[in-house]
Amino acid sequence: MERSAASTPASSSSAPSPRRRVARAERERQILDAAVAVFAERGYANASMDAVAERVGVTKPVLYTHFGSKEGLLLACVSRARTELLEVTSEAAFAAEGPEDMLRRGTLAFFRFLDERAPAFTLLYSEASIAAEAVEAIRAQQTDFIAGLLGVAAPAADPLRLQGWAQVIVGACERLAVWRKRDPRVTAEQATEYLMDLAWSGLAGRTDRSRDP
Amino acid sequence: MERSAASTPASSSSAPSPRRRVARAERERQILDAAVAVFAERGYANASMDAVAERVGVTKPVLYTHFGSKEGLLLACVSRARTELLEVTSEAAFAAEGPEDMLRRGTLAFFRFLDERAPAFTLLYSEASIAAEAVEAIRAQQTDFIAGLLGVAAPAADPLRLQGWAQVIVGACERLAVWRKRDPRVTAEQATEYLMDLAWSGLAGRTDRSRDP
DNA sequence: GCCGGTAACTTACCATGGGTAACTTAGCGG
DNA sequence: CCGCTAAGTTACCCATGGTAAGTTACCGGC
Repeated sequence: MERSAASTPASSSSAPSPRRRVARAERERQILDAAVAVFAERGYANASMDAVAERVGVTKPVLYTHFGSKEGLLLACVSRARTELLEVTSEAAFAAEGPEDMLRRGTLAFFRFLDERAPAFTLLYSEASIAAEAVEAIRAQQTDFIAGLLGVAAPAADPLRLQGWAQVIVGACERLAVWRKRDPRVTAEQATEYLMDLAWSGLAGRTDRSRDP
Repeated sequence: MERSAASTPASSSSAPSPRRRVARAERERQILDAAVAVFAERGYANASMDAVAERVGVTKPVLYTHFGSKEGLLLACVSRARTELLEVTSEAAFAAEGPEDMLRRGTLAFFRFLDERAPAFTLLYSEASIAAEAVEAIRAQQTDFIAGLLGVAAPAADPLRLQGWAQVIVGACERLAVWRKRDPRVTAEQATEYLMDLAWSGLAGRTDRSRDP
């Protein structure tokens, strides 16, 4: 209800910003930043549009003229994260030498990206049910990318199997990422190593086979 | 608004059931069944408590005396699924001979369980944001279980690594399950095979290493 | 420098649906 | 047959997603 001057964002100097007008693109960026923060902090369901609006320093209808609905706003947040994720991982993979290095570098880049962008990460993997479709699209993007790389490395395998392998890798990375968040002593390098243990080397050689002749 | 006699659930014979009283435990079971169905059909966010109540054939406050809140109702649904999941997978794993067979049988049992209980599955993996904590608890349960088995098979590995491997397996299975749902030509057996390809055998032996001497 | 038009923004409101207080009644034990 | 208890209902509150109508800041033209 009361608008504290202190919480007024960005702006310039001191005044409680008596209704400044801002260009459309810039407002959209501001709103997305605020929305990611608010959704991550309070959870999508418990976050009110008024809270997002207050954080930006505008009123609710502004959000609606830009993003149409609460769900639309969430989708826009997810969409932005998606673009950045593919950039980061593909760049890392293409800098590699050989398939093993590619898997390792891509995985590591993934974990480091999530480290840098923690709020977006929380949004994606903890509060994404309403954006299920959009988050699924991100996974599809990553899966297709990985399946493509695997296809080059193992041309003999059939396409469905390549897809299946890619699903395994994407799912494993997602879980490892959530695990790391809950247990910060696990580094990005360690998580990558565990993924490589299974995906690249396999468990076969690591178990005590004495009772399985 | 209007209550059609046809949609009146279960009951016995014909009458539009002029307020029959039902024992507490039985009502709870009815409500959980209805809730799983409604949440899976329309999505948690779009499902109204009135819709669940109508499906059971009671009014809204009844749901609240049993489960406290909409979220509480969702949590109860998830909780029930959780118990059943551990039963099914542990039973399968303990019937196995040796670690490889254990991993294979447990994984297969998981996929088959989800086939049988499709609505509960949809609830868990597509609409679970509000129950994030509860779904995460299911994963923790499965992860601990798997890490325990791996610890027996590979006593030399340190506990953190075992946890990491278990995360990989749980994540991979989850993704493969969602993938299968979208592409039903993938059988439970195939999904299991793809998981085994990576988790057991590893990719190392499957790629064309000619350019990586 | 002033003026008008447009687009950004606000106020004030509606409607849906989660949640609850107060009352009603089915069904069982005595 | 009576009355007590717990199952169930009606009728309501209010927070929040969403919108219609009015207001004002800025830009370009004269």
